[in-house]
Amino acid sequence: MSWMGKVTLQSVADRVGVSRMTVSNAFSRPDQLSSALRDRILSAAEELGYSGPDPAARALARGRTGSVGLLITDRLSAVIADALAGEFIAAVSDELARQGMAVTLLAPTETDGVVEAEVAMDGLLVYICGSPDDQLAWARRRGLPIVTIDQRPIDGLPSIKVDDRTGARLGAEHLTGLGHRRIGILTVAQEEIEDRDDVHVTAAERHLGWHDVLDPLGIEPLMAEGVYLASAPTYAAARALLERPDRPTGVLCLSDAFAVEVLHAATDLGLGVPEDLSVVGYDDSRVAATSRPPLTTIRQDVVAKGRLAVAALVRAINDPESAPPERVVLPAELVVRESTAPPPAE
Amino acid sequence: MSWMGKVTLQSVADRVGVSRMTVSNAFSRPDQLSSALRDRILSAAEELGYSGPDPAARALARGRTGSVGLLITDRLSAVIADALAGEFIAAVSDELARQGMAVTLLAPTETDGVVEAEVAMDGLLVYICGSPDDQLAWARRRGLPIVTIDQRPIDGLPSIKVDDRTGARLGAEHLTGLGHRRIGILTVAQEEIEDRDDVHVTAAERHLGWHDVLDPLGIEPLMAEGVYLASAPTYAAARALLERPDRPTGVLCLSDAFAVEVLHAATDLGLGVPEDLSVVGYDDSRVAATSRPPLTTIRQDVVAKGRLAVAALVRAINDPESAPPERVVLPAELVVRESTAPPPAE
DNA sequence: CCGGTCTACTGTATCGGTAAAGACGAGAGG
DNA sequence: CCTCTCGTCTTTACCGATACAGTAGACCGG
Repeated sequence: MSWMGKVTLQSVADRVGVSRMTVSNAFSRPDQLSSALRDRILSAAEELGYSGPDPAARALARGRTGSVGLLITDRLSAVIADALAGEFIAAVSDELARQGMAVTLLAPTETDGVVEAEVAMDGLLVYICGSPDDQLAWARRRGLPIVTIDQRPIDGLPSIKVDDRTGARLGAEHLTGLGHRRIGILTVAQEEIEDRDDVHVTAAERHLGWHDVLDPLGIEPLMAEGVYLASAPTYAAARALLERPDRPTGVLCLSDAFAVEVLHAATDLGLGVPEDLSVVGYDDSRVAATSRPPLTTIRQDVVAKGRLAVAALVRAINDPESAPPERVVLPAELVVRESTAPPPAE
Repeated sequence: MSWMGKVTLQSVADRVGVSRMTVSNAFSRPDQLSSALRDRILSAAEELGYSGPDPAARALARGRTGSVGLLITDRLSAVIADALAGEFIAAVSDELARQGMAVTLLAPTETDGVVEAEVAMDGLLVYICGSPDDQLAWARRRGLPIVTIDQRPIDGLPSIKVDDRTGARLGAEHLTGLGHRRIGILTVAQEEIEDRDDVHVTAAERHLGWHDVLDPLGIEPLMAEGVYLASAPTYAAARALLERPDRPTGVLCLSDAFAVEVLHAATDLGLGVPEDLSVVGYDDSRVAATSRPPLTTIRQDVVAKGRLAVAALVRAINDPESAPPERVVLPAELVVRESTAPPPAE
């Protein structure tokens, strides 16, 4: 490998005695030249240590970088720790890889809340984002195609989300269907829901779903407030809930992680699940299947969510003038495991 | 916002009546022009809807893209599901953000095992990678700075890793120090370790660490084989281990996830932890603190790992001819929680 | 009044490719 | 034999910036 200066398309062209464009074609459009010449070019390239067209230059010339941004304005470490978010990111990455693209993580620094990407990209996936309007200003000005996921839909932009309201309804119906009437709900603080319209759109919708079922039955749920991604305070809330004199016989939780805290609290209080207490999680994340007992929960198809988001974005990238932006709402599904049963006889 | 054609540096320059270069400076090197002119330029830009220099063009001109690749050749979803990997990715992203850069995830498609990034980047972090030599060929030819993390060090490349051998030793010493003599080990299949020199460098080193302690004491550990990221078979292995007539009084596990399966198996067999059985995890991942009982485990500083990896890479990017590549080995630390105690009296 | 040093801009030459249309010889069809 | 079409390259014209080396006027001491 000769290591004298940068090896460019031109140097290969000179070596073989053809035009630069022909070398470009040899790499990018094999059908544009005879295979004999192509082979000569390729082996000359090999010999010179040329490693294919420079992606940066290609990006400028083609107007395509081959990567899309994934915007997450919450603390990334916290978000990734959430099993579901991790799976989503993975799904997005997989699907993009299939299209020869890659995903670039866009997270704010601690100091500065707004992400202003200095990085080239073809489009933007908005996944978990506090105040989209501020955050997205730069992207819109730049004319970047945008797709939002699990966000309150934004006018003119495609949006992919899950039917959380119906999902919550399924959980509540399951519990009431088993005969439960004293029902607890472990969720996040109400004010947090109102403050931010990002992740907690989700929380808000689940709320609505639970009430859709409980209200008509005249059931007033016993509320408890956990903290997103914080184990200790959530455990405390769960325990307090179970120590009430009017202890619920069933608990609906905002997430599987919350549900696990309820399981722990129950164990610590000597309550059997599901004999004494039924617990319903949400998300069907990894812990749901491996907890003791395995959790009844609500599942969503994260992989499909990722796939659809990428598909929508790619469409928007390839054909900016295309059809009106989609609004996809994915279904949620009840997964019954062993954490729920009819309430104990009084 | 006038939406007629692309707004480029030139158009702003024409509008204000200065050279293109001056506009460029207005954005990238404010000290190169009078602030009066700069303000005029900025407001003209605003007016025209110019959103700052095009990152792709800038990347070509500057020779810097502002993003680095993170290579992970395992199934990304599986890797991210591993809490520790997720935290590492987050740490890397955070640290890069602090430097105005971003991370691009590089994962192989299912079909084709080799990642050949068509995406521009300034350097490469190699995190979890089966056969680095094949995988890295393109990157090396392209002259990309590379840093490996938790990999067998590669000649000439900086490497960041954790002292897994010592970590494992700490766990083993803890157990033997408490008086345990019948010790089980729950790890992955030995052949898997030998097959691949990526993640399982880790497993291999932990192995060595355990034996460093057990061998001199003449303790022959009872081996059980779990499966990475698979709950059911790991549970089965754990259970089989605990059902042996010569049931161990303490178990050393390859990971916290493995340890949790041991806890479950113990519970299901009516064994109390730590009275009847001590369990040591590894990694101090989220589950370690929230499991019942909380796990004694080995902690590593993932955030530091990410930070150091980024620092090393950035150094290599900025100064390719710099000092000899570093070999950083981070310490591991024993975290004692409630899953370990002296063995029960015989 | 002149050289010297600043400050504030401008000019020119890339950066390393790609798209689209042009040129040119060869075989096909009339 | 002449034109037409094809398959193969080549030409020309960008893509949208930045680096670096000027250059012109301002200020300054002698």
